[in-house]
Amino acid sequence: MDNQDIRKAGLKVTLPRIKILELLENNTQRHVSAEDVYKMLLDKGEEIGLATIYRVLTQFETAGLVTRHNFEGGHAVFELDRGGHHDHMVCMVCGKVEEFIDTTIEKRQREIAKEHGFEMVDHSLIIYGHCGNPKCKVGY
Amino acid sequence: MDNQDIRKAGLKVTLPRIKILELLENNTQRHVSAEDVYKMLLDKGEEIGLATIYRVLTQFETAGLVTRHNFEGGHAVFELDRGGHHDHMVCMVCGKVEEFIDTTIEKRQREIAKEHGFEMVDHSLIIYGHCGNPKCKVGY
DNA sequence: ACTTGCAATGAAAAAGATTCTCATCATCAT
DNA sequence: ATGATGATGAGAATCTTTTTCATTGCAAGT
Ligand SMILES: [Mn+2]
Ligand SMILES: [Mn+2]
Ligand SMILES: [Zn+2]
Ligand SMILES: [Zn+2]
Repeated sequence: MDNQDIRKAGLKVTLPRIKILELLENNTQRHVSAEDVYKMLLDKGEEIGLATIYRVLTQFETAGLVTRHNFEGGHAVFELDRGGHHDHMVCMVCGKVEEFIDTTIEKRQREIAKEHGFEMVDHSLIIYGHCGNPKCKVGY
Repeated sequence: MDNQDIRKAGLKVTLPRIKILELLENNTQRHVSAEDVYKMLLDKGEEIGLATIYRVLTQFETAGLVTRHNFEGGHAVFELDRGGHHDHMVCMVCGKVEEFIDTTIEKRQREIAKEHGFEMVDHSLIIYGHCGNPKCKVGY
């Protein structure tokens, strides 16, 4: 994942794009909002306008470099497209996100779409619950 | 689904609440946004403030009368809780929504959550694609 | 039916997320 | 190096949803 990926997407290789891509690549939190990216870059001394963050993230999404998720909470989160597709599990208390992939579910989805005359293009499976952290369990 | 359901939720039986519940019950389109509800009621001559629509829908959700979905598009959609849980398939062209339920997927989700130490509270599975309508197929 | 407390409503303002506008600036093919 | 074109930043605008607050209406008790 480097500047060539930006170029291959038909986009000019600019400092904002390089910095945003680097952050998505190196940040410990894989799933970040546009606001998150903005603030994290600010913390690193990179003053990139929020409008640019939104623009670039959308361009990266179109280029297939980044995936956008509509978790609960009223704002989108983005993640760098590494390996391949996967689904998510979100802790309703601490916000922790775990990733998983299940071939049984993936297969059934394709079958179900077909049964309904749909051509599946994409899908979103999110499990909401309480993660393993004791503080996130009910009654804590 | 009647006024008693509103009362049982600990809410006063008011005209806005009755009208919103009636609309959710009788409307052909099961999945509607707050704005949709607002406009549809206006068309019927019921002038209920948009803020009230949002408030009441959220209250109905809390009471378990209504479910909120975060489909793509930047706004939430609501549906009356009839039978039980089900998942959704959304046409990316015409917006048509089909409902389905699959026990294999439901079971695997519970297993996967457990494998990751999560207590599953809820989940959201949405298949995006092109519906059976020829006009919604690629290359039309 | 009459009172009355407290919840509910409408209108407008506010808030939060995202997009758009436009003047200025940077990239890159030539 | 130059110039065409795309990219950026700042702020305005838009869209969705929530909040505020003065007014109204339900419903419990008389
Ligand atoms: Mn992920
Ligand atoms: Mn449904
Ligand atoms: Zn947690
Ligand atoms: Zn369609």
